[in-house]
Amino acid sequence: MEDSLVKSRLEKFARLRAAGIDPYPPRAVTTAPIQDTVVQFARLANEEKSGVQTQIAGRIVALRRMGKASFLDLRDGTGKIQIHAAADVLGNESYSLLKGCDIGDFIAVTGEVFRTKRGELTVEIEKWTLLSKALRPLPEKWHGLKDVELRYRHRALDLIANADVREKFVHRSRMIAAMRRFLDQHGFLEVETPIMQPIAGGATARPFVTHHNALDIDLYLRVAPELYLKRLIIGGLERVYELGKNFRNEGVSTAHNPEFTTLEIYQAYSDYEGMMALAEALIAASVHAVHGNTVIRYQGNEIDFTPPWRRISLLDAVTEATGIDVHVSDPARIIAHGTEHGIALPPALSRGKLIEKLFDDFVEPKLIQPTIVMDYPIEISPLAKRKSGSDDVVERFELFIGGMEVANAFTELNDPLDQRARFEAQERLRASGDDEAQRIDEDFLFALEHGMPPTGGIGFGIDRLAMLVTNSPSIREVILFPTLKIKEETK
RNA sequence: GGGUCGUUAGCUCAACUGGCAGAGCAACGGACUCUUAAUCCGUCGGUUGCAGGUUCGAGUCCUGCACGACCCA
Repeated sequence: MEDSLVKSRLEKFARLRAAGIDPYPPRAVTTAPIQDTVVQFARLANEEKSGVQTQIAGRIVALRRMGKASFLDLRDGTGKIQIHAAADVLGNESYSLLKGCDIGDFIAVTGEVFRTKRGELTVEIEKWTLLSKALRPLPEKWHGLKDVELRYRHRALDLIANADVREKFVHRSRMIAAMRRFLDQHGFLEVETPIMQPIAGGATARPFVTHHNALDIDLYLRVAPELYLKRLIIGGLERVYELGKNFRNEGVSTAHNPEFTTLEIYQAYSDYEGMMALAEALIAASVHAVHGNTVIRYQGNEIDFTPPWRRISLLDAVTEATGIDVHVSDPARIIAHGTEHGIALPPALSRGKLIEKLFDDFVEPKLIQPTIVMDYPIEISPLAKRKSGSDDVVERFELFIGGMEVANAFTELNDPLDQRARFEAQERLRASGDDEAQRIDEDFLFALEHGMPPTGGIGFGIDRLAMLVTNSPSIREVILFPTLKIKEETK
């Protein structure tokens, strides 16, 4: 707080205070949204005076002083309007006090609405009050705040300076509101389940650990709410959803943030086919709520969300894209086929992981249009029900859009004996060094042993959907405060 | 974890093969009652991310570190 820019503002601050003005008054006078005035007088002719007084408040975003008169641009959450302050209207004393105001300050004004010669709707102020003084300058008006690091570290400034950033977060919010609306209309109950869990289950991922002092136990930040939501299905809450944060202790990328938002939905008496239909309807409605259309542009591609979406089997998709026949059961043969096709594969992986890797490398990036990839290997899907008549395939699908995974869904495994066996298989993987493998959750099994109806479940990556809806190339553009390393010196 | 690129005034950016660190905006002082990226005159503002090294001389070259972006694993 020592540089000269702050110093000059502190001097003005002192001058205003000396004149009896409180730079941070407890409340604002009643004002109307700026956009109301803009709309109301849209038809006012040039140089015409409305004869109507308006009372508005906002932040000073531009200041053009011309001696005994000044123009200011005032902005609130709804819009922007020009203010004219003239010494002969305002009085010399009030006008000269206005010189204590800077770009960034909040003021309330009262005055008559008119339109200038050049056609700008303007308020000729007769009275103004300071609402809040800014002690630091705003980012530069024309170029704004471009430095991405500053934008992420100081999101408040980013939102002030960059209208498109603000719009992205408005769109994200509208998308989420539409999802809630849709689910509420379809009889789903919004619930909240533990974020701190004794066992981090429900997904294959490394968790964050924390410690509860009074109980003296370690707790994990959830990697998924899944196992708790299924307990609710068991308990008779037959349609539930939870929208909230998950935490995975892994690297950051343009598609990954350590804390991220998911929407998980469970519906009793449904299955993965039901979840496909739900996903189509829900996502199409959400995209439509934001853009008034189910066709949008994303990073140079046109994406059409209109249902129904393309459906392909995982094994067919991989085989088709790589030429490697992955329908065979022996992982060694998949690796051998890979070698024949010039694709090197790590030898230690299970068949499921090999297929997943081939899919990630050769198929996923190409899935721009909404695509449902279905029927996954059992060993990488420990919570999904076996496809009837199959030993090694489960009723699971993932949804890909814009080359990204945006949803994962199953017919939920409700056979407690099979579920126990799957957990045990995961524990064996863990014992052999896979620290992402899942744990046996006895409490969940206990609940499951009391009977769970056939159920369909799905989890959406909300941040990635927000990327699509806001045409953002990085997940950090749609998370208000993305995870960054700490920098000691905050400028 | 690896690679590439970046970090210069509050903000946006310059500074050629190493040779006096600059501009616009913002700020400050002055002129100015229809401006709107206001205009005009003047002024202030720098640990060039940090720490070393090479050199007569480093924003520029070298090494390490920090933070960020992108790509890869």
